Amino acid sequence: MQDGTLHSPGNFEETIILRGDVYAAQCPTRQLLDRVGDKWSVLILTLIGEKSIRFNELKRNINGISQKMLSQTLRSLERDGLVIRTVEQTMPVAVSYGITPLGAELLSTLQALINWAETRMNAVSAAQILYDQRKETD
Amino acid sequence: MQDGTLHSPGNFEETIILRGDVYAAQCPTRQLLDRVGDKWSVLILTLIGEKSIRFNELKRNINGISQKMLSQTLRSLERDGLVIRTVEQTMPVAVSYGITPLGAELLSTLQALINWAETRMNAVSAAQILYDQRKETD
DNA sequence: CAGCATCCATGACGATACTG
DNA sequence: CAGTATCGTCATGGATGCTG
Repeated sequence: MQDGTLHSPGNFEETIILRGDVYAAQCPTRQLLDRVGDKWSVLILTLIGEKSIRFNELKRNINGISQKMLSQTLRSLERDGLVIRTVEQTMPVAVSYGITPLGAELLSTLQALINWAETRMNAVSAAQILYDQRKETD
Repeated sequence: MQDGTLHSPGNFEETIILRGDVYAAQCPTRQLLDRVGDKWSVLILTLIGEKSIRFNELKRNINGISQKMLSQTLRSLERDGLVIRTVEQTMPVAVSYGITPLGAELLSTLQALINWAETRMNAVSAAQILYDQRKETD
């Protein structure tokens, strides 16, 4: 019944104190899904995982990202210990981002999920079309 | 350089037509992350993966979910071909949700990610604390 | 070059009320 | 029991302008 997975059905007698959101916020799986589920984290992590890369190089490589979101997401990834920010004191300054061992670990885990998406999401799309057709004809 | 991963740096000459969001919307990895990144999908999928389960049984087991979100998420998972909805014509009707082969496949892939979260998110938390301390003292 | 600050629109989600 | 419908809120993220 392994407990602790998301906010899975724990049995707690004093449930009055625990509000749903508080419970969810503490859950490690919830925290991870919030991070990898956001719009840019996985893509950025993937690129940085290939090789260390500069800020504007990332920006050029990622189609459609704003510098606000690039900056913000990099800050979060850095804070989480998944990427490392290095400043070379040239003129002007050159900042590059690299992956940490922890980040590389996560990235390899994510690769399984990405592979699944790339090979099986067409099956999902097919299911969606079938579902929608069924709903049309009633 | 495997292309097609999220909206990774493709080289397209006619980039004027392609808007960022359109590109992103078509990406299978983006679609999957949108689904598993939402608030309830993974938890619901995990419970259904253990055994077929009734609507209100799910609701009771998931702390803090509204019936709107339970219903809505189940509909999405069903549409994606990840869970199957079965109606027994008793009085009143009994509806149960089970996992499909496709859903089971995804779930096993997700388990690796969940395991990583449960074992390594404390390292992430530690990194966050370190980062915040650094920022305080400047 | 590598950002931060601000404003604003959209969409996700929760609360509530109603139904076969 | 198993939902649908509607409304309000809040957070995510895009656009824009400014800085060392």
